[in-house]
Amino acid sequence: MGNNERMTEYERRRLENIKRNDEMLAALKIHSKLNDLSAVAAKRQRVEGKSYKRSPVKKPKTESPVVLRRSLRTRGVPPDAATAKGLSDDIDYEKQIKKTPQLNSYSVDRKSPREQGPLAMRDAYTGDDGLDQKLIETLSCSQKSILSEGDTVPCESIDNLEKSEDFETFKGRKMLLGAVNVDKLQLKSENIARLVPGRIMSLKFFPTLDMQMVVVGNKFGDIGFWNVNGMKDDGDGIYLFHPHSGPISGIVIDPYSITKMYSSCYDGFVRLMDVEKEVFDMVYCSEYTVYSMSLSPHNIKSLYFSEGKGGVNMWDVRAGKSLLSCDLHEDRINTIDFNPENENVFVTSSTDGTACIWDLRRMNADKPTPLMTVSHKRAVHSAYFSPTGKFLATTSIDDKVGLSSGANYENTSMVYHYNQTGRWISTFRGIWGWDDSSIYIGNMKRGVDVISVPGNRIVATLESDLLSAIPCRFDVHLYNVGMLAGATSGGQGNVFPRELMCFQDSGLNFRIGIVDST
DNA sequence: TTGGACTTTAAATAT
DNA sequence: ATATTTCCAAGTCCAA
Repeated sequence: MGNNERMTEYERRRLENIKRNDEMLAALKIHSKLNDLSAVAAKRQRVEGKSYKRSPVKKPKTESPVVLRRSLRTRGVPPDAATAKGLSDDIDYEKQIKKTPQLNSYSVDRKSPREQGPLAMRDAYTGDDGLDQKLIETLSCSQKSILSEGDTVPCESIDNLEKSEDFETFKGRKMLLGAVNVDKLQLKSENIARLVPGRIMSLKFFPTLDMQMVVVGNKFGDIGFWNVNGMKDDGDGIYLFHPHSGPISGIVIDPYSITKMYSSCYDGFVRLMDVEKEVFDMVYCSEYTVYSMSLSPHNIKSLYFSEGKGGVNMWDVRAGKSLLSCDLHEDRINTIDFNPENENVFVTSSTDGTACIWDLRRMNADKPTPLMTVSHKRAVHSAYFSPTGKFLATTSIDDKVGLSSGANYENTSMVYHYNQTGRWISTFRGIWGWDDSSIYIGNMKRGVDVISVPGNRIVATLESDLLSAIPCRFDVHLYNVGMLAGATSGGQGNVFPRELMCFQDSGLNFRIGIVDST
């Protein structure tokens, strides 16, 4: 029954795709006849205009590598088969890269990110000489404008806001609440750039008032920064580093100190980019695949990341030890997210087909029971609390986006959304906008669907001819309401870069909400 | 129950 | 233009 339904849906999509491709081809022919600057030419030119560069020269190492012994796994469980396979694949893949002639940029002789211990930012930097210092400078300067808890900031210091009111920072998730008019979200050519080669796995905005900086992590362990509206003296404002050896599963920025950024990797490493020390410090390392990571906004000393088949490790960053490690799911955990309202509550989404809400006070190493479980028919790829914490949005490959509400999130409704991304496209994840009203999620037609929460359906789709591929990872700028970053994905990923784009609200058509920290 | 073989998918590259 | 390659998901089917 369900199979037949899926087949029918699949056939329908297939026919639609064929039709769309035909139409597109036809349209392109007409355009090129009408205009010398055809849509495609303009697009290609634009995309190639702003992109990362790798420095062709080898840089001398800052220090000789120190090989340390791998610490033994704290948990007495052997790595699961999937993880072991992943790791061996990883090694094979690195070998493959090194013997492929056109991939020389990857075989640059530098300290391997898989070695333990800190990695100097200078050594991990792979762009034009000197510009890494510019990034360090930019982040250090911007740090001064970071809000502290309870700060009140005059609105004129923020772009795109109505100038009459002040706003306060929200205790849990420091964020400006606002409704955007999605019709005004536009993708501009100057807001497209190629940041990293390969598939983008993670994407985050820096939570700053004075700039729009995005950071992405890709499949190869590269991390790319983009100062979207940067100054002229930092080139394109794009900086490329190589601090990891595999897919970067999570990026987390300390909301109170943007000079500290955590990154997690499938290779089992968690690093902390410390701009003050100018290193990618090693926080954690194991033989297990780290599939996701989250920082509690209520307690930034604790870092949470998932390990292997359903495990979660709660790591005390300052003490450098595990607070608690337990198995929460039957399969890999794809996301971890904290409730902005209740500091003890967090949610995990898993390939085992469930999203579970947990209470930190009721955790134990043996058999913790979730406060609530949202069940899907297939793997759940994300579960995120809304900005106020009143809703939960889950995205599953069963072609549903779940919306849960109620005191215990016991009321769940499912919105249909086609999520069959296949193998080459990263999974879709519905993320929250700037208030509890809407969810943004990529679609297979190179668009961004906007799901209305009260409407319980897709109410708009953001589209642009400038968008050259399917967008699948997003983040919203916390203080620049109406600025949505998206990363495209998919395809082969050895030498060609992937692009990142920002939809931006061109107008002032939104309101400011002030949230009480109760 | 588990594990291997096979399939699906989009987009850049190679031909 | 067309064919090939990617390969860190996740399903199905089938044999052990």
